[in-house]
Amino acid sequence: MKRDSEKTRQRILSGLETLITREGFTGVGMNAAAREAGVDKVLIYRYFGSMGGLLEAFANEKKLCPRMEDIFDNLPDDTPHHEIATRIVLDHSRALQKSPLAQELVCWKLTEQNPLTIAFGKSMEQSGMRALAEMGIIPDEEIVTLVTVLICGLQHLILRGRNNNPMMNIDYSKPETREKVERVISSVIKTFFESREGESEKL
Amino acid sequence: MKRDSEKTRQRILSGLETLITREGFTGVGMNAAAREAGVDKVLIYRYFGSMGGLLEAFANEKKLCPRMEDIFDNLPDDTPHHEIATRIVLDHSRALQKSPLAQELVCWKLTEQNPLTIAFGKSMEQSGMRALAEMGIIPDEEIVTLVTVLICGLQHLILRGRNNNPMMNIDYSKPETREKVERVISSVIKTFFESREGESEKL
DNA sequence: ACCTGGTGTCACCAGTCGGTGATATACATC
DNA sequence: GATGTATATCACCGACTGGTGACACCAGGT
Repeated sequence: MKRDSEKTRQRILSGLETLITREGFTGVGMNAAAREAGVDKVLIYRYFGSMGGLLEAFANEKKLCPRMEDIFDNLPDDTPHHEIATRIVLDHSRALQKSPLAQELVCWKLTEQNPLTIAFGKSMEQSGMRALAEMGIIPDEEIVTLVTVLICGLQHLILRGRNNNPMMNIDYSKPETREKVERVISSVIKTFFESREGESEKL
Repeated sequence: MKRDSEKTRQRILSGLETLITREGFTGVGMNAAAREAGVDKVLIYRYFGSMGGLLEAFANEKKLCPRMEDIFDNLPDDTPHHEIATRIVLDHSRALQKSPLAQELVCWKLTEQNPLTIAFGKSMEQSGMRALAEMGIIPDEEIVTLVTVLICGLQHLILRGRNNNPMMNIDYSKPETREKVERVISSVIKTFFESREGESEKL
């Protein structure tokens, strides 16, 4: 093996990535990580100290959160709020849909707390908060709540779709199903916004 | 140990239950199951053949799905449809909230396919379908979709709440947060139903 | 040429895993 | 009491796990 510590570090980290995506988080371990990277496991201890250290480094140096394409760039200023909210929900779910790594991390986070899942959670949280802030009209708690529940719902459907676990016959791995769901999401957000505007007019 | 095969069978099964709820599904294994039940693991092989057989028996003989209290019993016949739909969503989530075992099984199902998770999935699916059927007005796909997404969203929030993983500052383990979310759910379902009624009148 | 420190390789440890064969013990039947 | 059978216990296997110490190698500096 060539003597290049930085390169082996990277080999280990990207080996971990393929390991997580291929075997799932239950398959992650010292020996497996070393095998996957084609490296003696003692090097992992040398460079990262422990499994926790490895996960932490992975969290710091890898892009965990699938980049949401910048949602608001090509939006005219007069875009209705409900349309922005819809975008947030749908873009979030599409980004997750595209990233098997992120999917596995969401799943991991639901079952275990470790440096990686914690960091991943924070990064997701930030991304979400930033999106909400950009929405302009944050202070309405109810709308934030609705958007959050919808995002969670889609996340859950995506995770179920991975192993063909339909829910109420909704198999989110099928594109036509996704389209249908997205239409409903868009519609429900629109009506909810309208109903709230109606109320505020009454006051 | 007393010689009572049926009793040891039950000891093994209920030991598995406490094992799952205490350690999570990642802690489930032959040795652990035997330890937990205070039984030699060879007995597990004798009675259940394999881990798969044990999980299958567990699925058949234990109540996996938290019984939704019969939602529709004390409902007057003229209860608005949107109220019924709301009940379905909220009762489903409250039932899950009460059952740590079911929560773990949902989580397990997202990461692995085995006799137990498969059976659990089917049982959840049936329960959901039955609820929808009772709702009377099934054929509206959009409403079914909305209800499903909302249920998924609440499921996800519940799972996050287990390990204090708030989402957009929504910590579903706090009762007051749950109340707020439930109010929004109820409200959004109501407005969605109303908007659809309005449309059908137009036709 | 010699040392030094960073790097990679190997061998090994104790502990746990899933899984199995042989054997002891209790109980019902004769 | 003797026999047979179902039940439970024990000992063990190979494979794998996380973790560590000893050593070989190869650079650069003196």
